[in-house]
Amino acid sequence: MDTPWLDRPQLSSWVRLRAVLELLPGVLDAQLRRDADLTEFEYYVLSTLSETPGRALRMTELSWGTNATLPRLSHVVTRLQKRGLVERFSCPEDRRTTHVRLTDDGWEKVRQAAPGHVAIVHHHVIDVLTDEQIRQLAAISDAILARLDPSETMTATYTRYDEPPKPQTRDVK
Amino acid sequence: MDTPWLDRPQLSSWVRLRAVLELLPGVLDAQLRRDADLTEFEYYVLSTLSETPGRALRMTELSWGTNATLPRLSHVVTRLQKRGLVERFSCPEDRRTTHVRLTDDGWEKVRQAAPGHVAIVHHHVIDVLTDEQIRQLAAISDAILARLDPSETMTATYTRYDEPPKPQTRDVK
DNA sequence: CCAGCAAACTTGTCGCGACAACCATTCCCG
DNA sequence: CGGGAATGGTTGTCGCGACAAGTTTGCTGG
Repeated sequence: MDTPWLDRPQLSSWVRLRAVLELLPGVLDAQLRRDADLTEFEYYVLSTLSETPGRALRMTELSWGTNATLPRLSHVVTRLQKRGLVERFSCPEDRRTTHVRLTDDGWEKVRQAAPGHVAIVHHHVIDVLTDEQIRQLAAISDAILARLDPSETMTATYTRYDEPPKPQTRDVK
Repeated sequence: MDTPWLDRPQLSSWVRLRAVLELLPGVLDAQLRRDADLTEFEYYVLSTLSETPGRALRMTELSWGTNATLPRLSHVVTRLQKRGLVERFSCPEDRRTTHVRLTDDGWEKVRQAAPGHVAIVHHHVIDVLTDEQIRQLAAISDAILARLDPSETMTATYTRYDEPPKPQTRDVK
C-alpha cells in the first residue's frame, strides 16, 4: 500500500483545521453552559425546533437537522423533557413515530440564550473573516460535507425536512 | 443589548461549518478505533511524540502540541502507558515535570496506524478541495485560531516547543 | 531563609455520546 | 392476508473529557 502523504501546504492546512475542530466546539459549549445552562447540542435542538412552523418535529427529522444519531437525540430529548423545555407526543397516523414540541419555557430559554450564542459565533468566527473568506468557508465546508454525508442530510438543514436522506450509504470506506 | 444577527451568507457558512465540526471528528475517530484501536486523540499524542527528536516530551509541551488540557492528557498518557505504548520518566533537573517517551511498541503502532489515517484525511478533506481552497482553509483556520487561542499555542505546533504559551489569557470573553 | 505563591501534574467525580440490543409498528410480497 | 423485513425509537452499558481538588516541587521577596 503506497502511502499518499501530505505535502507542506496540505499538512499546514490540516494541522490548523484539526486545531479548530478540537478547540472551537469547547469554547462555544462553555459559553452556553455558563450563560444558559445548555449544551451546544441542546441549544441547537431547541433552536431547530424554534425555527420550525408549529415548533415541532419528528425525532428523525430533528436528527437530520442537528447531525445527531437517534440514540443521542433520544437521550437529549429525555433530559430536555425533564426540564420542561420540550414535550413528546405521538401522532396516530404512524404510531411508531414520536414528535417533539418546544414548550413555552423552551421557547423562552432559546430566546434568552440566542443573543449570547450568536455573539460568540460572531466574535470567534464571523468577525475574524472577510466576506470573501466567509463565502470560501461555505464552499469548503460544502465540499467536505458532500463526501462526509453523501445523502446531503446537512445541506438540507436550512431548506426542507420533508424527504428522507436518500440511500443511507454512510459507510466509512 | 442589540443582537448582531447573522445575515444569509454568514448563516449559510456557519451552519455548514457546524456540520463539519459535528461530523468530521467522528468519522476520523471511527476509522482509527476500528483499524488501530486508537482514539484520534491518542493517535495524535503518539504521532506528536514520534515526530520529536528523542521521541519524548514534557507533559506540558505535549499538551501544547495536541490542544489538550493537562488533566485530559494525563489520563490519556496513563492509558497509553498501561498498553505499553509510552512510558513516563522524570528528569532530576526539575522534579515537578514528567516526561513522556514513545516506546518501540508505540513507534510501531504509529507506523501501522499512520497510512490508514492519512488516507482518510486525504479522502475526506484534501481530495475534495482544490489547491486554492486548501490555502484558503489554512488562512481561515489561522484567523479563527488567532482569536480562539491568542497565545498561538497551536500555530507553534509544527515549529517549536521551546517556549511557554505567553500570558495565558484564555478568557472566553 | 522561610513564607507564600506559582508551576506542573495527578486523581476523583460526573455527564454526555457511541454502540449495541431491544421493542413496537408498518410495509411488502408471495 | 400472513410472515419476514424494514422503519422509528428507546434503553443500557461503557469510556472518554471537563472540571475541581489535591500534591509536590520550584521560585521569589521581605
